[in-house]
Amino acid sequence: MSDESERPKSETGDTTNDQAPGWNGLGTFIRAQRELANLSMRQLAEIAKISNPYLSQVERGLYKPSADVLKQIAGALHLSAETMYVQAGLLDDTPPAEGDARDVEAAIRLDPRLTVDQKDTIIRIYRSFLGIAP
Amino acid sequence: MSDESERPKSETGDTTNDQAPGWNGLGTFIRAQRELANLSMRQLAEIAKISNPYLSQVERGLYKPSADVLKQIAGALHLSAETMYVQAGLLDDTPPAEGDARDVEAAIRLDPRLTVDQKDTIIRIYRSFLGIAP
DNA sequence: GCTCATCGCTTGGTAGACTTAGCACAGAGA
DNA sequence: TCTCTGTGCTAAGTCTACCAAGCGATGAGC
Repeated sequence: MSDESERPKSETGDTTNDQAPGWNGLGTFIRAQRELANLSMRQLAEIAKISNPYLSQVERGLYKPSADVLKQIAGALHLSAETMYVQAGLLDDTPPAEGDARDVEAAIRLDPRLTVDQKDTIIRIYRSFLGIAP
Repeated sequence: MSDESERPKSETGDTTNDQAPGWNGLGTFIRAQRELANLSMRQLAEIAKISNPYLSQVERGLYKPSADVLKQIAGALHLSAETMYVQAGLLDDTPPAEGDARDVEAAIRLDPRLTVDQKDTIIRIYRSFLGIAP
């Protein structure tokens, strides 16, 4: 596990330093989603039909996965391919114009498994993080 | 050498050189769009910042371009990246598919105004409400 | 103590995405 | 005629996305 070092090590040569903005967060995003789903690397790799060492490299930002691999990882994490592509910088933004932050609140409101109070609580926390007055 | 370079590929669906499912039409699509825009291979390759021989291979279905290249070609042809991804089989042509509860987490993750820690916090609360162990 | 299982990661290697150089053919002047 | 210039394609090479095998660390059970 180790700490949350931004720079792990591996200053070997150089290879691809920084290719695209927003793709450095892709590995972090995948790892976060994987841990939120309580999946080990091997489990996720098995479901996504990729090798676990490669998943390790991807999560640490050493390699840029192809769209096909991104699609499989997205499916294994129950995310849409669009979500993954946006994270990878392959798609710009989501089509819905009225989207923005409304999407978070709308998604919360639409979740049938939450009670109204729970929805209010989450949205209140969300707005407080954004600095929006309730 | 035998002059085998017939302009229009036999659109008769001849599957002799069928390589991957769903994307023997990608090269044909790109070539059609290029000729529709009155661009030569070198011109399009120049705009899309790829080499012209590679564009030739792509148009004839010999190689599968990466999503990054697809995005650049789409931009050079004044098409949306989604259109190209759909043609390449990387996306389904049904972008909006909301309604799943997991979209809450995706929406939170995609909000650019939240820090990673804030996203983790909200998602943990959300998941705790759903009765899912951290 | 000693296994055994599982975790993430490193190593070495292969295939294909992609490039730079060059070929063959066709049309437009001189 | 013979050069140009432009078209698309071939050949040979480089780079990297991706895989199989194996390593060190950690925790549970004997």
